[in-house]
Amino acid sequence: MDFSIGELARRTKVKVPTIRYYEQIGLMPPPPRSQGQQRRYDDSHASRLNFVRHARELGFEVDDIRELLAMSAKPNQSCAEIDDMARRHIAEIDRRIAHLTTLRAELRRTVDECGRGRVCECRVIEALGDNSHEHGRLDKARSRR
Amino acid sequence: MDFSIGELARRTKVKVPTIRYYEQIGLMPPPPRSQGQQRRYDDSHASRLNFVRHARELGFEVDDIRELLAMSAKPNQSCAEIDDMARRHIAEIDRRIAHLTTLRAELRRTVDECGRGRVCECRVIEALGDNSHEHGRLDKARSRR
DNA sequence: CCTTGAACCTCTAGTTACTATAGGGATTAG
DNA sequence: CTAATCCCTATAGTAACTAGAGGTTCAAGG
Repeated sequence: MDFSIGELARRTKVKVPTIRYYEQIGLMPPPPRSQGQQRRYDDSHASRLNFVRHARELGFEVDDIRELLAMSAKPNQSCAEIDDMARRHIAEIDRRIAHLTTLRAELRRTVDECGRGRVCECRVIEALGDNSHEHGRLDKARSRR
Repeated sequence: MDFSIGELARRTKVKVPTIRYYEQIGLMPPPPRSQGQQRRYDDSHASRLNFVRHARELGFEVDDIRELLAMSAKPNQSCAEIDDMARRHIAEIDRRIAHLTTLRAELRRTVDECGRGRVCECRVIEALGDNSHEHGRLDKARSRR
Protein backbone atom coordinates (compact mmCIF):
# COMPACT_ATOMS: atom_id res chain seq x y z
CA MET A 1 0.00 0.00 0.00
CA ASP A 2 2.85 2.38 0.75
CA PHE A 3 6.39 2.41 -0.60
CA SER A 4 9.90 3.83 -0.31
CA ILE A 5 11.46 6.87 -1.98
CA GLY A 6 13.36 4.56 -4.33
CA GLU A 7 10.14 2.95 -5.49
CA LEU A 8 8.55 6.38 -5.96
CA ALA A 9 11.58 7.41 -8.03
CA ARG A 10 11.21 4.29 -10.19
CA ARG A 11 7.49 4.90 -10.74
CA THR A 12 7.79 8.57 -11.63
CA LYS A 13 11.25 8.67 -13.24
CA VAL A 14 12.19 11.48 -10.89
CA LYS A 15 15.55 10.99 -9.19
CA VAL A 16 15.70 10.33 -5.44
CA PRO A 17 17.63 13.50 -4.50
CA THR A 18 15.20 15.54 -6.62
CA ILE A 19 12.25 14.14 -4.65
CA ARG A 20 13.89 15.18 -1.39
CA TYR A 21 14.64 18.57 -2.93
CA TYR A 22 10.98 19.01 -3.91
CA GLU A 23 10.02 18.26 -0.34
CA GLN A 24 12.49 20.88 0.88
CA ILE A 25 11.05 23.62 -1.34
CA GLY A 26 7.46 22.61 -0.62
CA LEU A 27 6.42 21.12 -3.96
CA MET A 28 5.92 17.77 -2.24
CA PRO A 29 4.48 17.40 1.29
CA PRO A 30 6.66 15.84 4.00
CA PRO A 31 5.49 12.23 3.93
CA PRO A 32 5.03 9.99 6.96
CA ARG A 33 8.15 8.18 8.13
CA SER A 34 8.91 4.63 9.23
CA GLN A 35 10.29 3.89 12.72
CA GLY A 36 13.78 4.34 11.29
CA GLN A 37 12.88 7.78 9.84
CA GLN A 38 12.55 6.57 6.24
CA ARG A 39 9.97 8.27 3.98
CA ARG A 40 6.80 6.32 3.12
CA TYR A 41 4.77 7.32 0.05
CA ASP A 42 1.43 6.32 -1.47
CA ASP A 43 -0.31 6.69 -4.84
CA SER A 44 -1.38 10.27 -4.21
CA HIS A 45 2.27 11.25 -3.82
CA ALA A 46 3.12 9.50 -7.09
CA SER A 47 0.30 11.32 -8.84
CA ARG A 48 1.38 14.71 -7.55
CA LEU A 49 5.02 14.05 -8.40
CA ASN A 50 4.09 13.00 -11.92
CA PHE A 51 2.26 16.27 -12.33
CA VAL A 52 5.28 18.24 -11.13
CA ARG A 53 7.57 16.36 -13.49
CA HIS A 54 5.35 16.88 -16.53
CA ALA A 55 4.87 20.54 -15.72
CA ARG A 56 8.64 21.03 -15.38
CA GLU A 57 9.23 19.26 -18.68
CA LEU A 58 6.78 21.65 -20.28
CA GLY A 59 8.91 24.55 -19.08
CA PHE A 60 6.80 25.83 -16.18
CA GLU A 61 8.77 27.36 -13.35
CA VAL A 62 8.49 26.13 -9.80
CA ASP A 63 6.37 29.14 -8.84
CA ASP A 64 3.93 28.42 -11.67
CA ILE A 65 3.67 24.83 -10.51
CA ARG A 66 3.09 25.92 -6.93
CA GLU A 67 0.23 28.05 -8.22
CA LEU A 68 -1.26 25.22 -10.25
CA LEU A 69 -0.98 22.89 -7.27
CA ALA A 70 -2.60 25.47 -5.02
CA MET A 71 -5.54 25.62 -7.43
CA SER A 72 -6.03 21.93 -7.17
CA ALA A 73 -7.93 20.30 -4.35
CA LYS A 74 -8.86 23.49 -2.54
CA PRO A 75 -12.55 23.48 -3.40
CA ASN A 76 -13.62 26.41 -1.25
CA GLN A 77 -11.07 28.99 -2.35
CA SER A 78 -12.11 32.27 -3.88
CA CYS A 79 -13.61 31.52 -7.27
CA ALA A 80 -12.54 34.86 -8.72
CA GLU A 81 -8.93 34.23 -7.81
CA ILE A 82 -8.85 30.72 -9.24
CA ASP A 83 -10.61 31.89 -12.36
CA ASP A 84 -8.01 34.59 -12.88
CA MET A 85 -5.08 32.22 -12.33
CA ALA A 86 -6.53 29.61 -14.63
CA ARG A 87 -7.17 32.16 -17.38
CA ARG A 88 -3.62 33.45 -17.21
CA HIS A 89 -2.25 29.94 -17.46
CA ILE A 90 -4.56 29.10 -20.35
CA ALA A 91 -3.33 32.15 -22.24
CA GLU A 92 0.28 31.13 -21.67
CA ILE A 93 -0.44 27.54 -22.72
CA ASP A 94 -2.10 28.79 -25.90
CA ARG A 95 1.04 30.72 -26.77
CA ARG A 96 3.22 27.70 -26.15
CA ILE A 97 1.07 25.42 -28.25
CA ALA A 98 1.16 27.99 -31.05
CA HIS A 99 4.96 28.16 -30.93
CA LEU A 100 5.34 24.39 -30.77
CA THR A 101 2.96 23.99 -33.70
CA THR A 102 4.95 26.46 -35.79
CA LEU A 103 8.21 24.75 -34.92
CA ARG A 104 6.77 21.33 -35.68
CA ALA A 105 5.50 22.51 -39.06
CA GLU A 106 8.97 23.70 -40.01
CA LEU A 107 10.58 20.45 -38.88
CA ARG A 108 7.99 18.48 -40.85
CA ARG A 109 8.71 20.54 -43.93
CA THR A 110 12.40 19.76 -43.45
CA VAL A 111 11.81 16.02 -43.10
CA ASP A 112 9.60 16.18 -46.15
CA GLU A 113 12.27 17.93 -48.23
CA CYS A 114 14.90 15.47 -47.06
CA GLY A 115 12.68 12.56 -48.07
CA ARG A 116 12.40 13.88 -51.60
CA GLY A 117 16.17 13.97 -51.90
CA ARG A 118 16.36 17.72 -52.07
CA VAL A 119 19.05 19.75 -50.37
CA CYS A 120 18.14 19.82 -46.70
CA GLU A 121 17.42 23.34 -45.70
CA CYS A 122 15.90 23.83 -42.30
CA ARG A 123 14.63 27.25 -41.36
CA VAL A 124 13.58 26.80 -37.75
CA ILE A 125 15.18 30.10 -36.78
CA GLU A 126 12.91 32.00 -39.13
CA ALA A 127 9.95 29.99 -37.82
CA LEU A 128 10.38 31.11 -34.21
CA GLY A 129 12.94 33.87 -34.65
CA ASP A 130 10.91 36.78 -35.91
CA ASN A 131 8.97 39.27 -33.86
CA SER A 132 5.88 38.72 -35.97
CA HIS A 133 3.82 37.53 -32.97
CA GLU A 134 5.09 39.44 -29.96
CA HIS A 135 3.94 38.59 -26.45
CA GLY A 136 4.90 38.87 -22.78
CA ARG A 137 5.56 36.08 -20.30
CA LEU A 138 3.25 35.00 -17.52
CA ASP A 139 2.77 37.73 -14.95
CA LYS A 140 5.36 37.28 -12.22
CA ALA A 141 3.80 39.43 -9.48
CA ARG A 142 2.73 36.62 -7.21
CA SER A 143 3.15 35.87 -3.53
CA ARG A 144 6.16 33.77 -2.62
CA ARG A 145 5.74 31.33 0.28
CA MET B 1 21.94 49.16 -39.66
CA ASP B 2 23.79 47.69 -36.67
CA PHE B 3 23.21 48.21 -32.99
CA SER B 4 24.49 47.73 -29.44
CA ILE B 5 23.93 44.88 -27.01
CA GLY B 6 21.49 47.05 -25.07
CA GLU B 7 19.40 47.62 -28.16
CA LEU B 8 19.48 43.88 -28.94
CA ALA B 9 18.31 43.22 -25.38
CA ARG B 10 15.46 45.68 -25.79
CA ARG B 11 14.39 44.14 -29.11
CA THR B 12 14.47 40.53 -27.95
CA LYS B 13 13.62 40.93 -24.26
CA VAL B 14 16.73 38.93 -23.38
CA LYS B 15 18.84 40.52 -20.67
CA VAL B 16 22.26 41.89 -21.52
CA PRO B 17 24.31 39.51 -19.32
CA THR B 18 22.32 36.60 -20.75
CA ILE B 19 23.28 37.60 -24.29
CA ARG B 20 26.94 37.65 -23.31
CA TYR B 21 26.45 34.29 -21.59
CA TYR B 22 24.92 32.82 -24.76
CA GLU B 23 27.97 34.01 -26.66
CA GLN B 24 30.23 32.31 -24.10
CA ILE B 25 28.49 28.94 -24.45
CA GLY B 26 28.28 29.19 -28.23
CA LEU B 27 24.54 29.73 -28.71
CA MET B 28 25.29 33.13 -30.22
CA PRO B 29 28.27 33.84 -32.48
CA PRO B 30 30.89 36.38 -31.35
CA PRO B 31 29.72 39.54 -33.13
CA PRO B 32 31.98 42.17 -34.70
CA ARG B 33 33.23 44.87 -32.33
CA SER B 34 33.50 48.63 -32.50
CA GLN B 35 36.85 50.43 -32.13
CA GLY B 36 36.24 50.50 -28.39
CA GLN B 37 35.60 46.72 -28.28
CA GLN B 38 31.84 47.04 -27.96
CA ARG B 39 29.66 44.37 -29.59
CA ARG B 40 27.75 45.31 -32.76
CA TYR B 41 24.69 43.29 -33.79
CA ASP B 42 22.38 43.15 -36.81
CA ASP B 43 18.93 41.73 -37.61
CA SER B 44 20.22 38.18 -38.10
CA HIS B 45 21.50 38.19 -34.52
CA ALA B 46 18.13 39.41 -33.28
CA SER B 47 16.38 36.66 -35.22
CA ARG B 48 18.64 33.95 -33.87
CA LEU B 49 18.35 35.25 -30.31
CA ASN B 50 14.56 35.36 -30.58
CA PHE B 51 14.64 31.73 -31.61
CA VAL B 52 16.81 30.81 -28.64
CA ARG B 53 14.55 32.69 -26.26
CA HIS B 54 11.37 31.08 -27.57
CA ALA B 55 12.93 27.63 -27.52
CA ARG B 56 14.07 28.12 -23.91
CA GLU B 57 10.61 29.34 -22.91
CA LEU B 58 9.21 26.16 -24.44
CA GLY B 59 11.45 24.14 -22.14
CA PHE B 60 14.11 22.97 -24.58
CA GLU B 61 17.54 22.51 -23.07
CA VAL B 62 20.57 24.30 -24.39
CA ASP B 63 21.82 21.12 -26.06
CA ASP B 64 18.48 20.67 -27.88
CA ILE B 65 18.70 24.26 -29.07
CA ARG B 66 22.27 23.78 -30.25
CA GLU B 67 21.02 20.83 -32.28
CA LEU B 68 18.13 22.76 -33.77
CA LEU B 69 20.45 25.63 -34.65
CA ALA B 70 22.93 23.23 -36.21
CA MET B 71 20.15 21.92 -38.44
CA SER B 72 19.41 25.38 -39.66
CA ALA B 73 21.37 27.05 -42.44
CA LYS B 74 23.69 24.15 -43.15
CA PRO B 75 22.20 23.14 -46.50
CA ASN B 76 24.71 20.46 -47.48
CA GLN B 77 24.76 18.42 -44.30
CA SER B 78 23.92 14.73 -44.26
CA CYS B 79 20.23 14.41 -45.02
CA ALA B 80 19.86 11.20 -43.04
CA GLU B 81 21.25 12.85 -39.93
CA ILE B 82 19.05 15.92 -40.20
CA ASP B 83 16.04 13.77 -40.95
CA ASP B 84 16.68 11.72 -37.81
CA MET B 85 17.16 14.79 -35.59
CA ALA B 86 14.06 16.47 -36.95
CA ARG B 87 11.96 13.36 -36.45
CA ARG B 88 13.09 13.02 -32.84
CA HIS B 89 12.25 16.64 -32.13
CA ILE B 90 8.87 16.32 -33.84
CA ALA B 91 8.03 13.35 -31.63
CA GLU B 92 8.99 15.30 -28.51
CA ILE B 93 7.01 18.33 -29.64
CA ASP B 94 3.96 16.13 -30.23
CA ARG B 95 4.19 14.86 -26.66
CA ARG B 96 4.46 18.38 -25.30
CA ILE B 97 1.50 19.62 -27.31
CA ALA B 98 -0.54 16.66 -26.06
CA HIS B 99 0.32 17.44 -22.45
CA LEU B 100 -0.36 21.14 -22.84
CA THR B 101 -3.69 20.39 -24.50
CA THR B 102 -4.71 18.11 -21.63
CA LEU B 103 -3.70 20.70 -19.06
CA ARG B 104 -5.51 23.46 -20.93
CA ALA B 105 -8.68 21.38 -21.12
CA GLU B 106 -8.67 20.92 -17.36
CA LEU B 107 -8.07 24.62 -16.73
CA ARG B 108 -10.89 25.48 -19.12
CA ARG B 109 -13.20 23.10 -17.31
CA THR B 110 -12.25 24.83 -14.06
CA VAL B 111 -12.91 28.31 -15.43
CA ASP B 112 -16.20 27.05 -16.80
CA GLU B 113 -17.28 25.65 -13.44
CA CYS B 114 -16.28 28.86 -11.68
CA GLY B 115 -18.32 30.90 -14.14
CA ARG B 116 -21.42 28.90 -13.35
CA GLY B 117 -21.02 29.68 -9.66
CA ARG B 118 -20.24 26.12 -8.70
CA VAL B 119 -17.65 25.15 -6.15
CA CYS B 120 -14.29 25.57 -7.85
CA GLU B 121 -12.62 22.24 -8.05
CA CYS B 122 -9.56 22.03 -10.20
CA ARG B 123 -8.08 18.65 -10.94
CA VAL B 124 -4.95 19.52 -12.87
CA ILE B 125 -2.93 16.95 -10.93
CA GLU B 126 -5.15 14.15 -12.16
CA ALA B 127 -4.93 15.57 -15.69
CA LEU B 128 -1.15 15.31 -15.91
CA GLY B 129 -0.45 13.23 -12.84
CA ASP B 130 -1.41 9.75 -13.90
CA ASN B 131 0.72 7.27 -15.74
CA SER B 132 -1.99 6.65 -18.31
CA HIS B 133 0.19 7.85 -21.19
CA GLU B 134 3.76 6.93 -20.32
CA HIS B 135 6.71 8.10 -22.42
CA GLY B 136 10.45 8.77 -22.35
CA ARG B 137 12.28 12.06 -22.85
CA LEU B 138 14.29 13.06 -25.87
CA ASP B 139 17.25 10.75 -26.37
CA LYS B 140 20.22 12.33 -24.63
CA ALA B 141 23.03 10.38 -26.33
CA ARG B 142 24.34 13.21 -28.47
CA SER B 143 27.76 14.69 -29.04
CA ARG B 144 28.65 17.63 -26.82
CA ARG B 145 30.72 20.36 -28.39
C1' DC C 1 17.64 -14.35 15.71
C1' DC C 2 21.48 -12.61 13.16
C1' DT C 3 23.99 -11.09 9.44
C1' DT C 4 24.82 -8.56 5.24
C1' DG C 5 24.07 -5.90 1.28
C1' DA C 6 21.06 -2.81 -0.87
C1' DA C 7 18.55 1.16 0.00
C1' DC C 8 17.83 5.03 3.01
C1' DC C 9 19.27 9.09 5.95
C1' DT C 10 21.48 14.06 6.32
C1' DC C 11 24.69 17.30 4.77
C1' DT C 12 27.67 19.41 1.72
C1' DA C 13 29.47 20.44 -2.67
C1' DG C 14 29.12 20.58 -7.73
C1' DT C 15 26.40 21.69 -12.28
C1' DT C 16 23.53 24.34 -15.48
C1' DA C 17 21.56 28.38 -16.91
C1' DC C 18 21.20 32.39 -15.84
C1' DT C 19 21.45 37.26 -13.13
C1' DA C 20 23.59 40.95 -10.50
C1' DT C 21 27.43 43.73 -8.98
C1' DA C 22 32.00 46.06 -8.97
C1' DG C 23 35.32 48.73 -11.11
C1' DG C 24 36.62 50.83 -15.18
C1' DG C 25 36.39 52.37 -20.33
C1' DA C 26 33.52 53.91 -24.63
C1' DT C 27 29.75 56.74 -26.76
C1' DT C 28 26.85 60.33 -27.48
C1' DA C 29 23.84 64.57 -26.34
C1' DG C 30 24.50 69.16 -25.25
C1' DC D 1 34.72 68.87 -23.91
C1' DT D 2 32.25 67.08 -20.39
C1' DA D 3 28.65 64.52 -18.24
C1' DA D 4 25.34 60.97 -18.47
C1' DT D 5 24.62 56.71 -20.16
C1' DC D 6 25.94 52.69 -21.95
C1' DC D 7 29.42 49.07 -22.56
C1' DC D 8 33.49 46.10 -21.05
C1' DT D 9 35.48 42.03 -18.12
C1' DA D 10 35.42 39.38 -14.14
C1' DT D 11 33.49 37.56 -10.19
C1' DA D 12 29.88 36.16 -7.24
C1' DG D 13 25.12 34.90 -6.36
C1' DT D 14 20.54 32.35 -7.47
C1' DA D 15 17.38 28.54 -8.96
C1' DA D 16 16.76 23.97 -9.78
C1' DC D 17 18.69 20.23 -9.63
C1' DT D 18 22.51 16.22 -9.08
C1' DA D 19 26.25 13.69 -7.05
C1' DG D 20 29.10 12.13 -3.14
C1' DA D 21 30.61 11.16 1.72
C1' DG D 22 29.76 8.98 5.85
C1' DG D 23 26.60 6.69 8.58
C1' DT D 24 21.78 4.10 9.57
C1' DT D 25 17.81 1.06 8.45
C1' DC D 26 15.51 -2.59 6.24
C1' DA D 27 14.53 -7.18 4.58
C1' DA D 28 16.06 -11.58 2.66
C1' DG D 29 18.83 -15.58 3.52
C1' DG D 30 21.17 -18.58 6.74
